[in-house]
Order: sequence, then C-alpha cells, then structure tokens
Amino acid sequence: MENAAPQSPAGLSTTPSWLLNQTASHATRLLSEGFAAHDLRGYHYRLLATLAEDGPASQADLGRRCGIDRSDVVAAINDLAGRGLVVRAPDPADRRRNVISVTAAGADEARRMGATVDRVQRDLLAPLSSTEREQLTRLLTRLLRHHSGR
Amino acid sequence: MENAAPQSPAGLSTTPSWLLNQTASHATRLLSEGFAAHDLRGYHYRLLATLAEDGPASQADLGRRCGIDRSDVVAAINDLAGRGLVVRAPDPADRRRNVISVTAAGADEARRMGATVDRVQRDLLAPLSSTEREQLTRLLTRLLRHHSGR
DNA sequence: CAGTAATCGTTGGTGCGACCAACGATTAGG
DNA sequence: CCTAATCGTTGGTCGCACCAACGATTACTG
Repeated sequence: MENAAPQSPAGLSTTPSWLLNQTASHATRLLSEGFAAHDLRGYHYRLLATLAEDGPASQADLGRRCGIDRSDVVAAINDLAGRGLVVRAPDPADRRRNVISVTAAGADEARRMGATVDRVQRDLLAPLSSTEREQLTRLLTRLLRHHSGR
Repeated sequence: MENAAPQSPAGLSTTPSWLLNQTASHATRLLSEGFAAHDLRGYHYRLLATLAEDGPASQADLGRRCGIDRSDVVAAINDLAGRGLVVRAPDPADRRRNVISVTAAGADEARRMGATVDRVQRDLLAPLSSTEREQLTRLLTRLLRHHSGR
C-alpha cells in the first residue's frame, strides 16, 4: 500500500544514488586516466594537494582531512616519500606522530596534477553551464556536509 | 599564468569530482548497509530490479543496461539463480544466449530491496528540498547522458 | 602521581565495484 | 563460405574503503 509510487517513474535510472554512483564512476575513470600519466593514483593526489595547500601535517590528520584510513595513508605516503615528493620526519613535540611535508619536487607534482584535475573537471562538467556547475557543487557540498561530521 | 585561479578558492573540497566521489561513497555505504539485510550486494539489486522492470533479458543485455561487465554478470546471476530469485535458461532462438527471468520469489525480493533503496534515498537526500532533489537528479542525468553513449 | 584511556603509525587482511584478456561455441555479415 | 562479431564463462588485476590488532607514546583522571 504505502510503497506503490516511490520507484514507479522508471526505475534505477532515476534513482539518485544510482545517478550519483554512475557519474562518480565516470569521474573516477577520467581522473584515473589523467593520474596514470603521473604514475600516481587518487590517494596520492589527495594527500599531495592537501599538503601543498595546508602545509605539513601528521599522517592521522592527513587521513582525516582527505577521508583516507590511517592504514592507507601509510602506504600512500611510503610511495610519495619513495619518490622524494614528500618527507616523513618524526615530530619532536609528539613522538607518536610523523610530520609529513612536501618537497619542492612534490609541490611541482602537486601543481601538475592540479592542472590535470582541472582539465578533468572541464571534461566532466562539459555539458553544464557555469551556473549549473555551481548549483551542482552547492548541492553536493550540502549533502556532504550533512553526511559527515558537519 | 593560465592556471592561477582554477583551484584557488579552497582546494579539493570544492572540486566537483571530489564532491561527486565523496557523496557517492556515502551513498554506496548507506546502500551496502541496507543491502546487507538482504544478504545481497549492489550488482544483485541492479540486475534484479532491471529484470523485474523490463522483463527477461540475456546476460549481455543485462550487463549493458546495468553497467556491469559480462563477466561480473555471470557471478551475480549465479548467486541469484542459486537462491531461486532468477532462472537461467538457454535461448532457443540464439544458442549463444541465456535468457534470465525473475521468479516470483525474485520479484518479491526486488520489491523488498526497492523499499530499502527508497529509504536510503530519503536518508541520502534528507538535507535537500524536493525541488533541489529534482535539480540534482536533472543535473546528474545530463552528465550521465553526455558521458556515455547518449 | 599512578594507572587507565586515548592516539599514532604500522602490518595485514577483507570486501565491493570496475575492468581486461582469453577461450570455445554460436551467429551474422561480406 | 569464411571471416568477423557476439555470448557466456573462467580467471585474473586494480583502486578505494574499511577493520582489527599491535607496540609505542601521550593525555586524562581519580
């Protein structure tokens, strides 16, 4: 009785979560292709960009800000450090922590990847006007705010 | 020179692809939790819902309509058939194909999962007005249309 | 101040979704 | 007719998200 109409229009293809996942899937694919040229992946970019922007941070902080699990941060930072894009140093003020900082090469790479990301955004949002892009960004931001720690 | 402004406002958190992926991630998590109660996953629902809605189809067709790889369709249909939710029968008109049909139990499960999905949509879009929900759906639909086979 | 709780980095593992290559069987098209 | 395309299937790979547990360290609290 009470659930006759909900999905009546035309199932699946109009379900918001479906649309969200599919478009995100396309976005991820485009991003991956872009990142492949740098031989890095999404996690690396998130960390590098956050570091380049907000300055040095501990791994746990990075994880929280990037939405990456602590354990995954370890591996990604290992990769970045192995390439000389970041430096991992023990925090003298708290010996539990490591302080991660970008190197000059890391900042360069962050800038280059940023350009790649910008290009992908343009491809992704190609069919939308700039007003619509802002609308989309606004709506998604509100959803995100609501669904995690404000 | 030309790439000074693009990501200047506040990196990452305003990048559409980031917003898209994060919200989709939340949606996926909510959906997974919902599906867990049915002991099924996303692939199963997509296939079941499509079958229940559009009627019997070949595995390849299902894959195309659901955005699932042929090889993954095999495994998912195995699961569904093993539970008696669908039936896999050779197509007499084309011996390469299998015709997949929902059983009565499958239709029931599809309906129940549909209710779960509807509930998740409400949770997901809770902070948006119905006008905004339509906006979001419209924008995502256009992006999706543009980015795959029209 | 002592003892418990919390945090940090790390290791190792899980699950899901997306994708790719190759195969034999079958069908369609030139 | 024969080559190309399609289908189902097997058996992988990869990226992202997540969880449990550990020793080491720090913070909290009684």
